[in-house]
Amino acid sequence: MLSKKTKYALHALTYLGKHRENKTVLIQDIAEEHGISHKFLENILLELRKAGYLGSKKGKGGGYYLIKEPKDIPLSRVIRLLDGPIALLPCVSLNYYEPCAECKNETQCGINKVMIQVRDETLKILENKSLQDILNEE
Amino acid sequence: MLSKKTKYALHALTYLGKHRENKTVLIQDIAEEHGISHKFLENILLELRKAGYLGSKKGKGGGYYLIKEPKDIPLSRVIRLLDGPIALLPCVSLNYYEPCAECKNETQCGINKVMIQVRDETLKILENKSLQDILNEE
DNA sequence: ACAAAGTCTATAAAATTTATAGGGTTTATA
DNA sequence: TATAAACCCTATAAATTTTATAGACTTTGT
Repeated sequence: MLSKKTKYALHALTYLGKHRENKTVLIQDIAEEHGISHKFLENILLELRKAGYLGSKKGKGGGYYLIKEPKDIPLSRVIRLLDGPIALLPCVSLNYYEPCAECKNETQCGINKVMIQVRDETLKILENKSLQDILNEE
Repeated sequence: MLSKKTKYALHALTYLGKHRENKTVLIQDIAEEHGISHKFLENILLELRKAGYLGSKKGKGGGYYLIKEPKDIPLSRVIRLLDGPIALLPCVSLNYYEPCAECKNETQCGINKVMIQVRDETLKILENKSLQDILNEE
């Protein structure tokens, strides 16, 4: 399951995607719309901005706005950013690799081999679904 | 990512799958082989037995053994048993459904719709990989 | 000048996962 | 039939991660 952080990030991105004609959107507006804590959401939007998905404007009249095309924001990226690995095991993660202590020899481990296959197939799914797909459904 | 519980369950199932000629296998043997805490593994094997994957024999000379064919133990089942939902959001889970508080109307939520698609495609992968596939790789 | 709004870091609270503890029950066998 | 081996079961503790909050700081429009 996704963490609330990632789930909220998706709601925020969706909200921003639906309000692209506005110059900026307030954190508060997104928070109220979904009943999310303002402060919690603040941290999430900050991460999305640092990762290059959002722009922001400080001061009165400021707020956030999308700076990438929705089609260029795949689920895989959002999940990796906020939740970490997509792989089911550390030993098969492309971006967050760590060896598994209980596995003496990774190259001879059937679990490892199968999980690499699962990772690759899962990745296909999550790389092919983007914010645009979400927006298309609303 | 899978919890250690699920990861250890997969190692235990693999071990048992590789020792089907033995009448029984000791918890201790599996624990030692993978450097897992005996007591932690005990609870996991208990769950696998209650779920119908393993049989056990008490008392001296006892232990665990597989009672299902490896091909009939899909990853999806093991994950659901020990980790819970495969779906990325509670609102799209088939087995552990719960509404998402921040979503006013599920039927109009694009995130919900897309996540249903992701769930169905992910499920295909995990239902088609079984313990047999792991054993085939060792 | 003032108020609105994002920035940033630290910390607290809550929840979940991981691990341990210990007595109970069953069974083979000497 | 006593004993030791091995699984059964529930409770609790420890560790980790997630979720939430706090508060001081900076920027900007009016």
